[in-house]
Amino acid sequence: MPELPEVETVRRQLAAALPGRTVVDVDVRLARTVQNATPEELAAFVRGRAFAGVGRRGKYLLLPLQPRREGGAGDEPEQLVVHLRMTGRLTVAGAREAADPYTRVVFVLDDGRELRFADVRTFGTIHLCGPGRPAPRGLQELGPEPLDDAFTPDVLAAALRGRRAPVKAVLLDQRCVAGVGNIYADEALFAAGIHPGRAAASLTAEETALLHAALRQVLEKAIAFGGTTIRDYVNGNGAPGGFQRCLQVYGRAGEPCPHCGEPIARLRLAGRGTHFCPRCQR
DNA sequence: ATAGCGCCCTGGTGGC
DNA sequence: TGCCACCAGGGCGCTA
Repeated sequence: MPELPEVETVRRQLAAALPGRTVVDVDVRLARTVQNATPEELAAFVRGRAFAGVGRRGKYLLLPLQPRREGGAGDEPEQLVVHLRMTGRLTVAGAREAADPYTRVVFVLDDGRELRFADVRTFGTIHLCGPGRPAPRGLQELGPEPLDDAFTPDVLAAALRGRRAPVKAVLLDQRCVAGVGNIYADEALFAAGIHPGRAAASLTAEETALLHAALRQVLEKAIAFGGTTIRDYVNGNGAPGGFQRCLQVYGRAGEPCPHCGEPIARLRLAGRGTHFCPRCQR
């Protein structure tokens, strides 16, 4: 499931391939993937324009387009906002290279390559953003980037304050911290020694600091490994990640805890499979 | 305002 | 071997 490290890995690769490339044509094979525009509107929006860069906010990929003419100050940047959800893949490949059978949208580029959006389960989305076309609500309400300097232990403490929901549920709330999903919530809570079911507001300042540090370390290490591939995730070049080898608890129910040997337990929290060590995490 | 749940969707898996 | 119920889950919309 693409979370922050996976999306960041994709971003870095697309950033090496897309900027300056002009979109020659668009092929929308599944119309509802493009959430707020018709295929014709999308084509009119991007055809003949070049990508200006590749950004990321949380799990959202931001693909700004070069303005058609000098835009007035204050204009919202025109960009495509892509969310991979669970099984989405955004890759750049030569036009003659074999395509994923679940390809939903293809952007034909001016250098003989294509930007391809594929998605087995069709949850992934593309939004067209600009003047009169606001960003999706989830992006507008997104919390701080966990790897930014501005994300301090105090910022995390403020997000947890007053929340009686399980701390894992709050970590999954994108308004609390951007980009944390099921895998890295479990891994960070394990690294911090905190039980995922603890009420968020019950964490001490010390525990909050541990969780803050654990979140950053887990996310940074996962980026260094190119993300986690359980089944579907591939990076911008179509290759899997490597962090699945580093997972301590996620997907390891019944296996011994790497710290104490106690079998990893599994429960359902916030509607998600949750993995933790009953002895190490209190 | 917050917490919790069902829904979307399809392929893979495990049980019989 | 075949069938089928079940599971995976991010974000959203709904309810209490």
